Amino acid sequence: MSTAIVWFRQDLRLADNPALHAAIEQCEQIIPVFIDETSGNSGLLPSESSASHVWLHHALNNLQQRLLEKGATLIFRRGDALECLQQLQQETGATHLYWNRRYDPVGIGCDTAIKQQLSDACEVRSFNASLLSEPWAVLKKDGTPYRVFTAFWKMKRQLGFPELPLPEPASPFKGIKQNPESLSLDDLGYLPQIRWDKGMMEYWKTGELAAHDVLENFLNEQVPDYKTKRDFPASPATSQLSPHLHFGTISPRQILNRAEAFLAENPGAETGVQCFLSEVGWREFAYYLLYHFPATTSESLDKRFTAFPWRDPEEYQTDLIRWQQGQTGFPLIDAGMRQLWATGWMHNRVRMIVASFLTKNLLIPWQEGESWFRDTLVDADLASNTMGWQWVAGCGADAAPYFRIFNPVLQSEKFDKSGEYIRHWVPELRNLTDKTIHQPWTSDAKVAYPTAMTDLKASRVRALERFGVIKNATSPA
DNA sequence: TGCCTCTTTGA
DNA sequence: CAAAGAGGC
Repeated sequence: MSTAIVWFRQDLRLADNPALHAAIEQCEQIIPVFIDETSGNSGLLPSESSASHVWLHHALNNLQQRLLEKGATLIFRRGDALECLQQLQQETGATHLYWNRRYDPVGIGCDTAIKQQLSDACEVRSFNASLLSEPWAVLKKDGTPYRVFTAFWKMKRQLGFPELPLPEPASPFKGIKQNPESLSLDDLGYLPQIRWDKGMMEYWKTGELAAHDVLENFLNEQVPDYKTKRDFPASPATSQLSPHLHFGTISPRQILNRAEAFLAENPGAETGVQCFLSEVGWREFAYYLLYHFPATTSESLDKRFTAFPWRDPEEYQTDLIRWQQGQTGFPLIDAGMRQLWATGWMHNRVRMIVASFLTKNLLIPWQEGESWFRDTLVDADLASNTMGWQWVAGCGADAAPYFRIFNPVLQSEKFDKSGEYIRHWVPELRNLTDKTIHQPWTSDAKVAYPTAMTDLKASRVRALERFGVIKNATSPA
């Protein structure tokens, strides 16, 4: 009797799940398992109070139900993954252990050790479920990894994405035997004790079927005008797929496949579809960079930045808190930070603007911003978050030049001209005029709203001066 | 996927 | 003197 343990991690779906698919094809019994590793190592997942754990809870709940409909019970365990899997294998006499790969340094180390330790007891195999192609498959002619997105994406597309998405497995699974011991989903404790999560989750639909609804709706309603409308934070023009991609309730292969089919039927959507797919490409690039430069989760890729004169923590602490709480006195920044707090998500252009403000106008290290985003985003993703923050700070791959400093007032006037986004998230400003709402200090109206926490002109000059310190330093490693 | 300053242009 | 372009950070 062959029995496969299928270890679910960030691939919480039934369709296009290569590990599950292979297990069903090759084995008579399937034991799906999810392990809460947060108490064991690792820094793999955000802290326990974070927004993305709430999302994870709901995604797991959905997966558990979907598996049950197929006749399989999802087993929950907690602790060190190696110990949990060793024990589960011994309890069940499993002959196979299958999972889909992860690409963060801690995860790779963990998985490598498990493969070594358990290979004597059973057949251990891993698969690619979360990238269009593997990070090690795309290299420059000299064998080193790309550091520039356009060259990377061009080569990656040129090499091709041979695999089509796999279908959902036929129901029911073969020969499920008596279930091993399991914690309940609630035991994992991903929901907070104080239930702040309910308001946030009103903004989201979780689960595999919902992810495909979100994609279909985006393709039909938004993608034709994606390139122009995606920059305006009041417009619902973005895909909203980021948390689904993070937890794998949809795969990039499924997205690519569906987007290409949509394009074939809607040739007019060419520009929008290509622009959207290049955003999927940026996600691939983020995972690629994380794989090839694992130290960048905590250190700047551009080594000149190790000497960058950020402000000291004791000096910037109160400024950091004002930024986190959306009390900077700059309406667009505060709107973004409050949207993040309320919904677990922030529009991408606003992410760039608040990040530029933190790292440049406030001279607070990008790691502080990355850490806050990791705690508060439902789509918190080590790869994308690391790349994004380093890109803005000017210390990463293909980074924005350091002198590219966003002016939150000008960006607000340009991308939220009517003030719709600001009025929604900073309601105390809603009665200001379309002109003064971007800079409340020019209005005569009395509103309870913070004074701008920094002089934009002076802090911009200060940032440019500090850049001079590292500009001529030794070239990047 | 930046912003500022200075200069030129044309009314 | 508004608008547009060039160049620098």
